Amino acid sequence: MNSNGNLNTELVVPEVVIRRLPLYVRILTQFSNRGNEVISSEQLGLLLHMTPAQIRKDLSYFGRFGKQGRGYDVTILEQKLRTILGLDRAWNAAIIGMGRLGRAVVSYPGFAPEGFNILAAFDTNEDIVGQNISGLRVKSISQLATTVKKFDIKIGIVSVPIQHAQEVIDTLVKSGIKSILNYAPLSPEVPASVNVNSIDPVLSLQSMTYYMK
Amino acid sequence: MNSNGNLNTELVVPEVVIRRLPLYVRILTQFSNRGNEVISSEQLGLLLHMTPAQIRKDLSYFGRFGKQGRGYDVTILEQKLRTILGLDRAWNAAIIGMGRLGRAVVSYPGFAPEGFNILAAFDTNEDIVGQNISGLRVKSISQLATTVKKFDIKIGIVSVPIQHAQEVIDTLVKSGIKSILNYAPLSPEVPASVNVNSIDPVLSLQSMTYYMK
DNA sequence: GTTTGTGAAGGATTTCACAGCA
DNA sequence: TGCTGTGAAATCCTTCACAAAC
Repeated sequence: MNSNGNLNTELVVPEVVIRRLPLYVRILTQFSNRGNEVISSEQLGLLLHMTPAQIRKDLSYFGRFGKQGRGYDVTILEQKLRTILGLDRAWNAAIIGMGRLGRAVVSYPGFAPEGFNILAAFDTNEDIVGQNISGLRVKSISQLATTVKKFDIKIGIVSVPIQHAQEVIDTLVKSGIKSILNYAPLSPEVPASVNVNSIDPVLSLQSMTYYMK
Repeated sequence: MNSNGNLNTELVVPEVVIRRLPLYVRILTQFSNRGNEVISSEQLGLLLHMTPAQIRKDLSYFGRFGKQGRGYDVTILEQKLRTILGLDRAWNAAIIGMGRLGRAVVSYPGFAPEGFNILAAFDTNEDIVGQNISGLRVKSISQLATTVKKFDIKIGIVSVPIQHAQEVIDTLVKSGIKSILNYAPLSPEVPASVNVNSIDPVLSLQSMTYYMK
């Protein structure tokens, strides 16, 4: 993109592009597991249902990873993208809310293989605090800040009922957390420096019904 | 928008707009439950962290619901949007995959109050078929097509492991389902007439890490 | 005075189309 | 020949700004 060096640090990459990179990583991993060494933007596009041009443009924000006439080396591209996304290391997370939803989230086997480790669980309910759930001893939320520091926790997962969600998110923010995965159905109030991503299946259903007639 | 009548049927509403409508509905419901009768686009914007202009523009795709100098009647706007989205009726769903994830989904108490009723559960595993889970007798997937017809099921929820997801989605499509809520981590192959929405917390985490340094 | 509804402007994102390289 | 990388064009989406309505 810029040609004074090989770093693109002055360019802000659009957030839509960042949200697509994990899709590329996923397909590249699958593709290399099937023994393929090279992939073209066209093949990637077919697998992801997007245009080859978009994939090439997205990748061009970060460098020139392909070879003309050939395509991309699957392993190298995967590794580059993992580094760009910060997926070349593990990330520690804490979950707040150990009701039905929280229990389902901690027992979901999809996080750990991707390097996301839920190291601590919290709840306000005194009946739940102290219980052992999926190998985690549930702590009182009053211990959140010290636990975050002690275990180098960078991600907060919110699985409390909506009435408590904003309060819990405020507590996470105060404890220094900058990234929140939110399962409660609200648009939380957070400082601009904090990133919230919400998982909201009801919203998905409610927009799908528009097209169902 | 067009001024020959009051119908905007020839205009295609952008999908981004449709995806925001459920947010408006949610806030309007909360706002009316607190006893408010009128809301302005500015108030809505503050609650949803978006600009008032965007909200007014979004609503203008469907009609003129506000009163200048006053704002929007909360109850009327909520009702109009529910009708537009098809939320003025209930929708029947079936879930396929009754492992840990499927059990969590059927026991999630957030669907039914919004009019999404999971009426049937399926699995391929013979140990699970026949079990009673959250009041649903798990059926064999071979009964999917007849059950879809019998119970007027319009939505398929996919909570099987990734290896079986595409096959299950093919089966749903063959049975006539046009709307799929997918919890498996893949970009499924479906005809253009079928709508798939994926819930993928790992993708969310993997893009958040880009900003965590 | 207040707030909507909306053309027009501005900004962001996607796609095109092709030079350049393997 | 085949495919990338990328300016330019096209498209899509958001914001502005103000006339009109209450």
